[in-house]
Amino acid sequence: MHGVDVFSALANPIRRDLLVHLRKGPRNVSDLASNFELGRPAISEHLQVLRKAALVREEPRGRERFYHLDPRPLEEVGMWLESFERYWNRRLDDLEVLLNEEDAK
Amino acid sequence: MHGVDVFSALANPIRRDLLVHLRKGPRNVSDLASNFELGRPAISEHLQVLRKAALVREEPRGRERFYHLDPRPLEEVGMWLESFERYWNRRLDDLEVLLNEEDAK
DNA sequence: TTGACGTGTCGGAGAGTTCCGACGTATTGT
DNA sequence: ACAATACGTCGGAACTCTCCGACACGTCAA
Repeated sequence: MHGVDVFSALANPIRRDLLVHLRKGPRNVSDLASNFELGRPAISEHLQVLRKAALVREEPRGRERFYHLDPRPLEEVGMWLESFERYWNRRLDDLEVLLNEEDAK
Repeated sequence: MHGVDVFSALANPIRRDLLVHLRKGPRNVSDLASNFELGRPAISEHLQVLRKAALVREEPRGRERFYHLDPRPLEEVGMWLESFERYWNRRLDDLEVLLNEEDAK
């Protein structure tokens, strides 16, 4: 029920890989699990985390469950990241200032 | 010595806030800690994680240590995120397809 | 109906995270 | 020299994460 922080959801490399695999289209659990050296319960639990973070949506189809990618929550990460973009170039000036200070000693 | 995954470093909200505070310029540890309801050792340990992820750089100045923001590793996150950007709009089509499939039953 | 399949979830083991108080060390001011 | 300051780090407590085997449940095929 209670949601999961998107950043926390992305902290695990397997969960990131799961999202990458889901870019190719909806997949069921066994299909996804076959890409990892990991038991199926583990994958199922990772999918639960992604679901709580609203990064995937599940579509039951018969006895299988197809998971769909929902990239919307990634926008939050993107926006947070954008607030740092202006510091991309500024960093070099910053380093320069520091080096000059050290040279001045 | 051994590095830390950038995604893992960003998983903690306090570490993200630390980076936000450092956007205003270099800060020493006590100054940073005063912004949080958290002991100084905890902040120091969070800064260590950020340092292992190369997101901050430390500049010792007398008995203080000024931490500088280094946004370079964020580029990795940005690139990973960009590979999902084309799915921002596609998601709607995806939903449409799904709804059509369900209507067809 | 019976059995195989696809999946979720629980109990628990092991590892990692987060935080604190306490201590050690280097630097500064008196 | 002495005390205060700024900081790192250690030991440990509490909690969370990650994974697995085992089990339960619904679905499909024969």
